[in-house]
Amino acid sequence: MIPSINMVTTKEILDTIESGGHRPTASRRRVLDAVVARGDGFTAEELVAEVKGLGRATIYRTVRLLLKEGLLCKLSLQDGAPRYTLFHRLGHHHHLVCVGCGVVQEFRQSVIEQMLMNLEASGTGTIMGHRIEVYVLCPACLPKVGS
Amino acid sequence: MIPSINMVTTKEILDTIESGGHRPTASRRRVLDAVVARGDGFTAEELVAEVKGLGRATIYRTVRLLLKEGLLCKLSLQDGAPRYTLFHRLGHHHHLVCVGCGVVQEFRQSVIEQMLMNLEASGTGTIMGHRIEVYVLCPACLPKVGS
DNA sequence: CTACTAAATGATACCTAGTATCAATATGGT
DNA sequence: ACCATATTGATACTAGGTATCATTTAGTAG
Repeated sequence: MIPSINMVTTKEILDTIESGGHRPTASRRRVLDAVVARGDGFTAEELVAEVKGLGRATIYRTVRLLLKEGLLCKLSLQDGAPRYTLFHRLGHHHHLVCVGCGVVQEFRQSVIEQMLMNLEASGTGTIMGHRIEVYVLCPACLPKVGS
Repeated sequence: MIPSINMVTTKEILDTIESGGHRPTASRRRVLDAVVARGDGFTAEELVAEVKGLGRATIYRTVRLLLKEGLLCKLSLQDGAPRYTLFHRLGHHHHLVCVGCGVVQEFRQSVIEQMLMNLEASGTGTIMGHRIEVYVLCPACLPKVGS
């Protein structure tokens, strides 16, 4: 694997977990290996299927822990179970999800932050967060679907 | 009730359903009354609780029908069951959800459509749809939360 | 009005995704 | 090695929703 600014290793994540006061156990290492190998756009249930020999509860707990520590993003899609992606070091971003294969890309658009400031200024309330997901057919899936 | 451009009545919805080849039954009328009375930000389970004497399946089927006919918007929030809102005649819009009371407002921002065109032009794929939800504390809820 | 056909319904069982409980086990610190 | 605590797995449970299928109801032709 070619290292990149976005590369995240199991060890890095484990260190973050440990510095948050949680133990870097063998079970967590195994879940993390699967998460890192899988990268983006996986569901909790897919981890359960991939990481044999660990209880479902442990895997769900690990996912919750990673979310709490800010290491995963949760995408609540229109249908089906939420999908998770590693939170890369891109900082705040939005998601581009392929409706064909489920691959998730990230993007940033400063115009969005600008729009949110305008919205808040218009008196609708104090903005606590936002979620932006764009559904695409990626170049690989487009031909499969036909017209 | 003061009529407005966004007002939607049970009868109007029932007519739309009928013109889609579905029967305007008594059960559907009762669900629609609850939907219209409730307006925005309700869950399917809330309808089940409000509309006594109808089977759960019927209520879920009616919600599915309304979604298919484009009369409801589905909001898949970060946690909990999806919430539904009447699709008012505002046309395409986005949602502003109060994290305190669940009230949903709609907004439009042409800057978003512009951004999406730029995104598509950058070659990431063919855009099939998008979802934008902004979480706010509405002016009524802000004082309740404190700092 | 009656009969017919298809749509709609309710009860039920079932399913998926996820959480709570709690006894057993593993971990880090001393 | 020992202790306190975190973690784990098995299990039962919950929420939210769907599939099945016998029964009922709505529209329609006579």
